[in-house]
Amino acid sequence: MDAFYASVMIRDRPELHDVPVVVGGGHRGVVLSANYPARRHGIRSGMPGAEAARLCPDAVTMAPDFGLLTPVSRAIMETFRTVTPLVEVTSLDEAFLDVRGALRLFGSPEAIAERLRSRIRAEHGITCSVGIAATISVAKLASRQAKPDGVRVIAPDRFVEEVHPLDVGVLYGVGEATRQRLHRLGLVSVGDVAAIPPDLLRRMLGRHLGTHLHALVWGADRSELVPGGAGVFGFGEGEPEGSMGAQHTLAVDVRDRDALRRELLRLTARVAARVRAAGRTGRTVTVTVRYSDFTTVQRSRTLPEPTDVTQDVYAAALTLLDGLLDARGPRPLAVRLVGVRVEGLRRLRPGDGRQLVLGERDPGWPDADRAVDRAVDRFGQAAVRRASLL
DNA sequence: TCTGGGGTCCTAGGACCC
DNA sequence: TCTGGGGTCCTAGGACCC
Repeated sequence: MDAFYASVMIRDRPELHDVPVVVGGGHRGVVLSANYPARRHGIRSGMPGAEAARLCPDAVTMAPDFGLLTPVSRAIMETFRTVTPLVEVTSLDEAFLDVRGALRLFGSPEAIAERLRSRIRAEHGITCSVGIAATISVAKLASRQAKPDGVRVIAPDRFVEEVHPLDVGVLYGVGEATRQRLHRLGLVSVGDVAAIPPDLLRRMLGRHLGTHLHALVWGADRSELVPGGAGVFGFGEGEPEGSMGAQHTLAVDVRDRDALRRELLRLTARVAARVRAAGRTGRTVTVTVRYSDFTTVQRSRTLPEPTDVTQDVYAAALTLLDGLLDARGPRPLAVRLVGVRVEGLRRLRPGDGRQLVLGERDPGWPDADRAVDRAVDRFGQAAVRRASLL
C-alpha cells in the first residue's frame, strides 16, 4: 500500500487529502507514515516527530488507529488470496504473491496487478503499487520504484541493465550499515558488488552476508514464498519458534528504580498474556534498557523450564533489570526505554508446567493468570491489575 | 521536542559434551 | 616436541525489515 497508515486514516476525511498529514511522531515518537503532501516537505517515515514538526509545522498529526487499520489490512490480504493461496504477508500493508499458478485464470502478471489495484481502490479508497519480478528482492525493489500508485516490471533478462547501475542501498536487505561498509570498500553500485567473486565477497563480509549479497546483486535470491504471515498475524507451524516482546519509551527519562520496576511489570504482564493467548510457552527472557544517552543494552536469561506465567517471567526480568542498573554503579544514567521479550516460544503441551522445587508450596500464579485473563477478556484491560500498577 | 515498537536472522566467544 | 574435531547451548551485540 502507498502510505498505508496515513491513507486509511484520512480516507473518509476529504478535507485532509491535500494537506500534509503525519501518523505517529507524537512526544518522543517517530513518524509511522506520511501522506504525499507531507512528503513534499521532506517528511519520511522513521523520522523523529520533532524533525517532522520542524519541516512542516502546519502538518496535521494523528495517532494510528489499529481498530481501523487492521480490518482494512485483513480484507486486502483476503483479496490477494482470491488470486492465489500463495500469499506471504510481511506486514500490515505489504505482501508477496506467487501468481505463477494464476496466469491461465487471470491473465498476465500486469493484468493481475491492475485487477488487484482497482479492487483495492474501489473497496478501500486507497492506492497501492506493485512490483513484478522473478524473485522476492527484485519484486520489492520494483514495487519501491513503482510508488506511488504504479506498476513496474523487472524481467530477469533486464535485471543487469536496470539494476546494476543503481546504488547498492536499493537492494532489499542492504540497510544503511551495510551500504556504508560497501561504500568504504569502494563498492558503490550494485554492479560494483557483482564484479566481486563470491569467495572474495564472503571473506570481506562474512559467510552469510557474502553469500546473500552475491545472490542479491544477480537478482537470484529466493522465489518460493512462505504462505501465511508468521510474526504478523500469528505463527506458522513448527517449533520452537519466534518471540514476543513489549518495550516502551518513557515520557521522560527515569532514574527511580521502583518506577522502572513497575514499568517492567506492566510490560511483562502484557507480554505474558499474549504468550498465553497464543497457546505458547517460552524459555528465554530478555530485558532491554536504553539509557538517556541512547546506548542500548540487553541481558537475557534462559530458564530451566519454559513458562507462560507472568510472575515467572517477571522474576527473571527483574533480576536482569537490577543487574543492569547495579552494573552502572551508584549514579546510573537515567533510563529512556525498558523492554522485555520472551524467546524460544513453543506450543504449549498438556502437562507442561512449572517444576516445583521439593517442599515448595505451589504459589498459584498460573491460576491467578488464568483468572486475570478471563476477567480482562470479559471486562477490558481496566478490570484487573496488580495493585502496584494502580 | 532527537531518535517507536514489533519482529527475524546472523556472528562470535565460551561452556560443555563425546 | 601440549593439547583434535565435531557438535549444542547460552549470551550479547548488531543488522535489517515495516
